[in-house]
Amino acid sequence: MDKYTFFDNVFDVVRQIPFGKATSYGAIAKYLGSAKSSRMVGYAMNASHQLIPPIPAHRVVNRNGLLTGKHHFGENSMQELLEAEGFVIENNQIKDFDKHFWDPNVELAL
DNA sequence: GAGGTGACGACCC
DNA sequence: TGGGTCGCCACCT
Repeated sequence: MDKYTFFDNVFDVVRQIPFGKATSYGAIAKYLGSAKSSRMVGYAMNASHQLIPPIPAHRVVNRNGLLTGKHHFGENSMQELLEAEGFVIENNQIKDFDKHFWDPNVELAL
């Protein structure tokens, strides 16, 4: 059996993010039981590009709703993907992020 | 095998 | 209030 690491759990959570919603690295990390492992969540996203199926990493942004990882997607891809889902991006940041915020700690009712 | 790095976040001063 | 540092754990060299 493949041993599921923190890394793998991140992918699992991200795949459950519903359309039109977004969450933060820290929220996922906290859901997984390691709030301080937010760095790992972001790093996991780095590997998401080679995963099948491609996980909606664009729905994962930092605590401020800032598109910190847009450079890893491509300058425009991340923002356009989010806008296509109804998000309003302003200055590389999700406007009213808290309204679109999807908290795995609540939605997945750990 | 060991050390450095990294899409962040929280704490400390 | 703002800047600096630590922590976390998997991946790369």
